[in-house]
Amino acid sequence: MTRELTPKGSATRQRIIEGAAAEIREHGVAATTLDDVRTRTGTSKSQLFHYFPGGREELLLAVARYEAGRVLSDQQPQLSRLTSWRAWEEWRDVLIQRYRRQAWDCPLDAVVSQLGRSTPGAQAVLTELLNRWQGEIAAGVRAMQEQGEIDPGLDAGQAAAALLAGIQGGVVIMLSTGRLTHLEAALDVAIQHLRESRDRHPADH
Amino acid sequence: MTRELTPKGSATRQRIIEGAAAEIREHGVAATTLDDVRTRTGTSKSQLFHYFPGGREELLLAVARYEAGRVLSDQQPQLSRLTSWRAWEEWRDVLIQRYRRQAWDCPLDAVVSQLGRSTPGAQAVLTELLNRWQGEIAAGVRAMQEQGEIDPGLDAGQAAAALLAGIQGGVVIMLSTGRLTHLEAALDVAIQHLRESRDRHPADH
DNA sequence: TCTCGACTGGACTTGCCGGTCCAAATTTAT
DNA sequence: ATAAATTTGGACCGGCAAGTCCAGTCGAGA
Repeated sequence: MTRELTPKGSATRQRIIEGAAAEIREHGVAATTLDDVRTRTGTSKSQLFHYFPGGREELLLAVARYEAGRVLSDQQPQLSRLTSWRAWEEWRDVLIQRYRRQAWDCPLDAVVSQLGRSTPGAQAVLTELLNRWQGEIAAGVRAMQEQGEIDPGLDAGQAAAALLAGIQGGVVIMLSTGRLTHLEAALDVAIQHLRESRDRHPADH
Repeated sequence: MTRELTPKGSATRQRIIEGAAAEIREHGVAATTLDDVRTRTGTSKSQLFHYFPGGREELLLAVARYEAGRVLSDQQPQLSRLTSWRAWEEWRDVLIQRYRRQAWDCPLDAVVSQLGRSTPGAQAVLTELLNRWQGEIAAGVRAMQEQGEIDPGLDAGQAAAALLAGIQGGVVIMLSTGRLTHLEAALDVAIQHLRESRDRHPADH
């Protein structure tokens, strides 16, 4: 089961994954055939099945993993350092800029709407991604609470869940309508809500 | 071009649309073949192409329209009467209950993630749906502003956009992870934000 | 009752796509 | 050097699904 790959082999394998990911981002999972991937990556049928014995399904799972990784790394280093309002704003801007420049090239959508539905394996990858992401946001909320910048009575997990849902929905809406307004609104309203929580409950405990 | 349908004919046509919609909700667009629809609705190939000369694509568009209608009607009458906090809470509960009971049977996901991407026509249907939906929410916000229950300085359009994004993302996350928490969090946080806006800016103008 | 057009049934065609197979080339290890 | 293993090329197969076609049925109006 433990296939041994030479450097050349694993390079080819990686090339296939990245080519497939790009193809899927551009045309969607359903419209992406193995021949498309083959042509794009300059490989042959046998190579695809050599590196992914499980065929199309195994390749899609690998792509899901790859794209899930990109979703988070695209937001770094801002995402893991949400320890000041300035950092929050920068993170917000990173997200917005990312989609303003290249709305089409969206690993998040690829993994959520396209791949996440297909197999239990991909679903697990997606769940793991969401958990990690939400955890990072919640950590940022707690960091601000410790600094007294956010109402300590606020539920960090719930706030993070709501924010994540807003981002998710904003991206989905953007991909359907081409408008960034919902993503911006979701981020701005959520962050504003966090900032103002202190004013509502100034010194609760 | 103007086909004339007898009552029997239009009944068959409607049966096909509803059967296709159900099939798509259960198995997804990609996995739904015309033969599946045929079997489920007890029709023949020629009937499908008789009522939908454009073939699969035209059928999918009709399904998108049908499902888009359901998304809004499922939230009525609460959605169009958001004129008290009690009404807002009831609307929230309608949404949550809807998905708690039948998460799988989700016209919203069908139209957004499954159909909305396929053709420009379906995309237009989806955009129209989102506009209408957001408009209803915004109207509710303004109604509350007029009653002095929400800070009049708050941007109703932005608040509605953020809320819509949250719902959208909450549903998408639910369909991937099976957990309702994000949808609940998005709704609760957003409504709480609206309720507390008055406390932050008690008598601004 | 007759006729015309709407409606229905299902066989058939066509093309595509995932997957298999085998043989050749290339690399690695001894 | 040479054997073993990895990597590569591409022809081929089988099935499936969209779409076509034509023959037959049904129903309403003259």
